[in-house]
Amino acid sequence: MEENMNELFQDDLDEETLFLVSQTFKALSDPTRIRILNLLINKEHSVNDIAETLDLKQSTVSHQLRFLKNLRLVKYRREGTTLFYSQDDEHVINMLKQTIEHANHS
Amino acid sequence: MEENMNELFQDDLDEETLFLVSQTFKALSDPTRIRILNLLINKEHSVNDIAETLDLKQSTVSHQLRFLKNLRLVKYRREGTTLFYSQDDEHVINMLKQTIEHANHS
DNA sequence: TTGATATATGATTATATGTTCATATTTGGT
DNA sequence: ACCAAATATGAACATATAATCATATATCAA
Repeated sequence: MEENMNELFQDDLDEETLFLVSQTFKALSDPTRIRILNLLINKEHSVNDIAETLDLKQSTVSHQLRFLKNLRLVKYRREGTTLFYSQDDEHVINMLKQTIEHANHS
Repeated sequence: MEENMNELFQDDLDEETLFLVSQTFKALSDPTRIRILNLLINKEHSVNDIAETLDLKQSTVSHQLRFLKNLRLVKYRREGTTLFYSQDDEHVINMLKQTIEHANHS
């Protein structure tokens, strides 16, 4: 009841919601991050693996993974010196899948 | 069959898809555009109306509406000198709604 | 503990983005 | 034709962002 007052009685969003929503979509607004997340839809990949598959610098991939990690959109598992990254937000991944589908049909 | 080869046989997205997807999410990655689209979820609004309701400059609203119009996320209807803008992409609006919900529950 | 491999980090640079101001354009009324 | 109201536009500016280079850190094996 109380949690819906916002949507029911005012036309604007509070700052916190606005920040969360914009950050989420910002994560999906960059081609490099989209390619990385798209790769992680199916299975986990190491940093170097991602870099090689997508023809990106290791540093670029690492920076973007940090970004995605901060938003908890990816997680990793360590095996020796290798880190295997995987998707960690079903909601976001589903939106990405949907939108890729949507784009391919237009 | 042919349209699915992409997803089935390669891990990367073609440039056109990548561009479309990133543009779509970019539209939703800015707080001002989110607020405008959120306002347009329920009903149409004039430019001045949007500016007043959200406490934004008329110019800012106009620029952002042009951005959203180019992506066909909004449309307008003229009445005299007044333009009434409304939402024009169910898919995108649904993602926005979903994500706002998601953010409010966290 | 030294070397090799994998990844992370910080600084820098170039580009993209959002807002603002001033002004132009469009429309309808007089 | 002129005015007022609503909206659009272009230039300028400040800030944000992404990629890159050089280097640091971490882990493991010998």
